[in-house]
Amino acid sequence: MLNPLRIALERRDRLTAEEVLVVERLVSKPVPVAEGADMVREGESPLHSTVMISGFSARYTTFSDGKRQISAVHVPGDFVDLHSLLLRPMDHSVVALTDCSVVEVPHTLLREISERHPHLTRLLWTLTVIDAAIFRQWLIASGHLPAVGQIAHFFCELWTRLSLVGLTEGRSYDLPIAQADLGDAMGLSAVHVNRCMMALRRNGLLEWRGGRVRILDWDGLRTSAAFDGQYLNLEQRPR
Amino acid sequence: MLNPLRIALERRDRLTAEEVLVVERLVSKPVPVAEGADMVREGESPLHSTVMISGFSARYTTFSDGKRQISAVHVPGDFVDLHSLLLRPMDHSVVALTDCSVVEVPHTLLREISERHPHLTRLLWTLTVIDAAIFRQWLIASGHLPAVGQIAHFFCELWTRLSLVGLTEGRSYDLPIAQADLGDAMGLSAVHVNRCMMALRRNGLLEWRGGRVRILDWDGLRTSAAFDGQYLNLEQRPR
DNA sequence: CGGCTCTTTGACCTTGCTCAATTCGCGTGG
DNA sequence: CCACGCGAATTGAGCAAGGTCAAAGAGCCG
Repeated sequence: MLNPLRIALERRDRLTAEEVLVVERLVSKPVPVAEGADMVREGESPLHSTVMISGFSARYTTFSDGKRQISAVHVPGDFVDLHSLLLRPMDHSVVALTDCSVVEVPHTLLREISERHPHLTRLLWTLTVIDAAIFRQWLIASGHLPAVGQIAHFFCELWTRLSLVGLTEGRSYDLPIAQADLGDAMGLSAVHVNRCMMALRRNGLLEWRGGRVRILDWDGLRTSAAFDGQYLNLEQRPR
Repeated sequence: MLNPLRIALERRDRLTAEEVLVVERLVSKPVPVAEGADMVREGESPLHSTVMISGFSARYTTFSDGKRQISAVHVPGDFVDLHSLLLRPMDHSVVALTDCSVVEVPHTLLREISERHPHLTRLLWTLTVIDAAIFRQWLIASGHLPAVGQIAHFFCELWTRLSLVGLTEGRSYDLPIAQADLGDAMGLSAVHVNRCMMALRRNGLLEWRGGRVRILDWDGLRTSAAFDGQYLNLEQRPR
């Protein structure tokens, strides 16, 4: 399988042959991370940034009352903590929502790129600002959409991000996580997530059983979520 | 008054004499923007990025139902759309919440910096990832805190960000915007914001009248918001 | 004084939460 | 092949935070 980081970058801009070499060198042998294990922990100052190769992970914060808030979900090709190159210490943890494999890219290498490869640096920078755009959309959704809409938005976004790295088949994709995880991400209770999922199913928009998502009515789903994938910047252009 | 962008950068890392020169050249003569005017508009692809010199502005999206969701509030020293160097078109607008003055920095200049000044580039990059960290905190607050806590968090964050550029006096600062604006930012109705403000006042945590915020009990406010300013990365260190 | 915008208040309604009990899916050991 | 165990999905009932609508004060400027 093609290096998903390279796919993510090339989807945003053309890479020179030299840049391809550099990117391929970044992504060395994958390391497995078991479901439920933290790959980065709040308060640490990692010396590398982590790229997802397979599986799903999530950034989260835990509170004194034991609740967990997920602020981002990561799919293959995502840097889960590229910002740790610049910000220290981590203000949140990252957990493997499923069994994952990841590659750890030393900060020394990334810093070297930032010294020697301005264009590639801008592309890495672009990945972080796309991350920010996703946060913004979640924020907007959480402020203005009812729960069903928020959830619909999540499924639309995830389909789009997964299709980028070839992990969709038609309008379906695997998402082997629990409804409660989704609740932690949307700031909703597990019970309410369940009720929303039933509503989506009842309205023929979406099914999610056995860890598999099937979008039955893309336009309906998109509309109910006011989803427009433009913020993901999937166009290849000079950056 | 000292160039607030320079303050923001030097607060994160030491600048060389040459970098100071470059930064000072970036910030040329300020342009006024009247309250209520858009300084950047959704759908556009600006050829410059905008730095706040004075006043408050906000990134927002408007919906078909006429509601407005604010996803960020900007203070002097903030780049309101540094990411527009890399992402196009804008997926949101930016409005002046008060009369503002801003400086427009041509993308050509920024791109030149990214080619020639790796360290300065990393610092600009840092500003955008701090932006993202702020989004993350808002997301976390909105998912897990009740309305009063969210609002308290906002006032704590704003105090911290304003003190960075010298716009606080003790625990007070000017914030001449309407409660409804705050509601748009927190995803709350204006009525509910009002009730929360009264609760904060009643509990002796905070006053906000005549456009002036007075934090009466910083520790109490901080606690009710679970606020920890670390995510703003106000330490000067090599980046 | 008049007009405007912003804040405050009251009454009532809706969304989503909590707690607690079932039920389902599925892998495991007998 | 079947009973058992366990996590996850469902369901029900009652509650609470926050929304809506509408009206009444306050503050400020001309």
